[in-house]
Amino acid sequence: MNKLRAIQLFVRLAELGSFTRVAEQLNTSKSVISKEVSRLEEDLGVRLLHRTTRNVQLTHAGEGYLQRAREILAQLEAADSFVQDLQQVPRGRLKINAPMALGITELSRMFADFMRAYPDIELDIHLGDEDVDLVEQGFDLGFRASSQPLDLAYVGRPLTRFGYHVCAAPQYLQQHEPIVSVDDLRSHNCFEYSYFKGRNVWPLDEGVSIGGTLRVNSVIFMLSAIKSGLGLGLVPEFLCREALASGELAEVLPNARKPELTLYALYPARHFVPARVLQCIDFLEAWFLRQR
Amino acid sequence: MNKLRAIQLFVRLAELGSFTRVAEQLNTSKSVISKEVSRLEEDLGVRLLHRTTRNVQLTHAGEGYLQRAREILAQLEAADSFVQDLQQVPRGRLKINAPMALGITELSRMFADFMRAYPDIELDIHLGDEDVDLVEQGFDLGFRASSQPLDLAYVGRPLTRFGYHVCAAPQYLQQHEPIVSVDDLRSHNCFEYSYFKGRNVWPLDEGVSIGGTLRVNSVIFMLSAIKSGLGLGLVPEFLCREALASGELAEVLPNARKPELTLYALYPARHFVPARVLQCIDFLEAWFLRQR
DNA sequence: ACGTCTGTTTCCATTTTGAAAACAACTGGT
DNA sequence: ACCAGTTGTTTTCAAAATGGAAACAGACGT
Repeated sequence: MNKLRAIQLFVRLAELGSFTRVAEQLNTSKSVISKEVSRLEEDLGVRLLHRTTRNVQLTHAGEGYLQRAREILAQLEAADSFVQDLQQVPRGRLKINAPMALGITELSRMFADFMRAYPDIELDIHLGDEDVDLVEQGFDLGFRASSQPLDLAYVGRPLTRFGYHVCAAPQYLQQHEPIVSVDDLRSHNCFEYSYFKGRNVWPLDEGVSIGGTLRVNSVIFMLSAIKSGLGLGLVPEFLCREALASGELAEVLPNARKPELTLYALYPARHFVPARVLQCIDFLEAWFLRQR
Repeated sequence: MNKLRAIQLFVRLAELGSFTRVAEQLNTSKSVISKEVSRLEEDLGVRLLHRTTRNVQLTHAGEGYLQRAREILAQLEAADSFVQDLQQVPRGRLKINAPMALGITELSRMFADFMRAYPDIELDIHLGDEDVDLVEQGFDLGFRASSQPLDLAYVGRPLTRFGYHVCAAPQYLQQHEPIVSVDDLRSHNCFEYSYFKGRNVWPLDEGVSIGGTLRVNSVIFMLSAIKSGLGLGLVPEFLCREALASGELAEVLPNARKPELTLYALYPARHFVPARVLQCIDFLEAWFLRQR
């Protein structure tokens, strides 16, 4: 017995109230309907319909089964559509949260590629470094850099790892005392990032308390200040990579031990994750892998 | 393809991660598993699993389908159990609301039979004539006598019909003026039932305003007062049948037009009605039919 | 490079299926 | 009261699908 088809036939039979009409509607013989429904009843060990020669009516068991069968069939159809839609070009809106600095640099290039690959997806990107609750604010996706695994209510996919560099403008280094050990930083103008969890302690080797004339909640702003030769900063690799390569900035204490962070893509651990979110994450993983 | 079995195999496969192990567990050959899952994928038009020679892993589509498939299978199982449990001896508790007078007479005999037939069902019977909200108070079943169809949020099954009689004790009739027309009632001591919707107008022929020295919210109480020869009452048939037959009471105005009420069994129109409620209603219908 | 373990495919006997026809049961009209 | 017309069930048998064994192909570990 094909139970699923038997159930479908039973539902149709309950709707049309006639074996003959079901057979006609499905272009098959009534013997098929009769046999299959009988087999279903046999399988259940329960009579679902009272048959007379004139009409077919549901038993109480049949009524209960009908309701449930309808729901099951609807869900099956939904499940089928789900996987089939996944094959389609995804469409719809993706609301995304990302740290400012990252969003301006790496992610802007990444999302440019993404938009080219999925022209039917609308992006709604919110850059900011404050802690936000993804679910509460209705975000489909968020980016977080962290050393430890992660929060709990979210699924996190590691995308890439990056380090930090202590950077300064060559001009600043010329005009100030040389920096050869971590402790030398104490007497320099070290900029502080407001949201940095260590506050005024930079995690170099065993850690060093720093101080300076700038405290700002934007690493981008800090970077311009550094480029202007005003002081030193602990800057994420992806932000200073270019400036270091071009000589616009110089690295200080390249051999000091510095933290490494992992960039995660986070999405709410909902019951059913929308197809376009899964597609997007696949794209993210592939993209960062390609960047290596 | 037997889609249902294919889905079951797919779920098992996702759990065990190996075609071979699924085949072993089900005492079948791996070719069956392979073929059936392939057919499912073909039917969906989607690849559910990545196969390598070393292991089997879900695609994203597969992950989504797996979640949904699990739910569907669980629901199917629940549906099957539902109809099968319906065949079993019902058990559990039934909370029932009924009018006081009816509960004391007809229903007490009915439920005695019911309890004998279904010894595993616990009855929690609340008799009272106040309007109660079945759902709010957690009743599985209620009884209402009414002339019109019914409320809306409930499913109602008509059980039986019954009429009313104007009754008095022979002693009362001897000691008072004879009653030959409906209007004669105006000068008699007519008892009033508090919950009666017509209040002090008895629905005899075109209706007649009555008055008397007793107004009570229990027809049983009223009946004893009538039996004591204190006055007249409009009494439901099922309450006075015995007393009329034995001569303890006499009927007045037997030919006046009186209302006929239908007794309904009501149950909340919930999504899924518990099996024992349906069983009970079946019993009710059969019982009242037998009483005819 | 080989052996071994994976999943897939092929082959064919077996089982299951399905349409048509015969059948049985009941209804409704006359 | 009967008969004709429908209804669902059963039978029949050819066609289709299924399932197990074995051959096959690919990937990993040694």
